[in-house]
Amino acid sequence: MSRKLPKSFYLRDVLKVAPALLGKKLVIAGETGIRKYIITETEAYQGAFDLACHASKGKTARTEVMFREGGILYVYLIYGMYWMMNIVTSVENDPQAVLIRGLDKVKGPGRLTRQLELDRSFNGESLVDSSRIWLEEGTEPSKILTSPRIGIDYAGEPWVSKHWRFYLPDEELF
DNA sequence: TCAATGATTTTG
DNA sequence: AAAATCATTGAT
Repeated sequence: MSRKLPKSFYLRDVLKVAPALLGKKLVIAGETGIRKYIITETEAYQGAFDLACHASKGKTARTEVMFREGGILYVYLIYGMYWMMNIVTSVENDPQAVLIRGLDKVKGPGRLTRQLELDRSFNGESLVDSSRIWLEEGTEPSKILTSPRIGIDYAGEPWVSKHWRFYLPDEELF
C-alpha cells in the first residue's frame, strides 16, 4: 500500500492539515535506499496574523517559500545548527506551514532532519512532484492530543496559548 | 543550566 | 554595519 498524497491534501487550511498529517508516512529516497517514517508530532503556523509564524512580519527572502502554493517544503536553519522541516499549506499568498516535530523513530525537529539528511537543497521542494521525498497515506490515528506550541514564547498572547501542536500518545507509536 | 553556532532580521 | 534573535539539542 503506497498511495501518494494528492496536491489537494495540502491546499486546505493549516489547522486542517496539521492534525491530518499524523499517522501519515514520510518517504525519503536517500543514497542508502528508500526509508519510511510515521509522522507523530506536528505544529501549525498560520500565516499573516500568527506572530509565532515567520511570515507574519511580511515576505522576506527566507519566508518567500511560505507564500507559495501548498505542497512544498520550507526548510531553514535555526540556532546555527538545526534544520527545521516544514510543509507549506493553503493557497498562494496565504503563508501557512506545518512544522514536522516528530517521527515514530525520532523525537525532536532538529534531530529528525539530521536523520533524514535534510538540508537547504530541499527548500521549495514539491512533495507532489519530487522523486526523493513525498508523503503517503498511513494509518488513521485513534487518538490525537493537542498542546500549546513549543519554543515560541516571544510571540506573546494569544498565540502562545493556542493549542496548535498535535501529537500521538506514546502507546500509539509503532 | 547553559554553551554551541550561523543565517536572518532589526536596533526589545 | 553591528547586534540581537531564534520552530534546538546535548553536555556540564
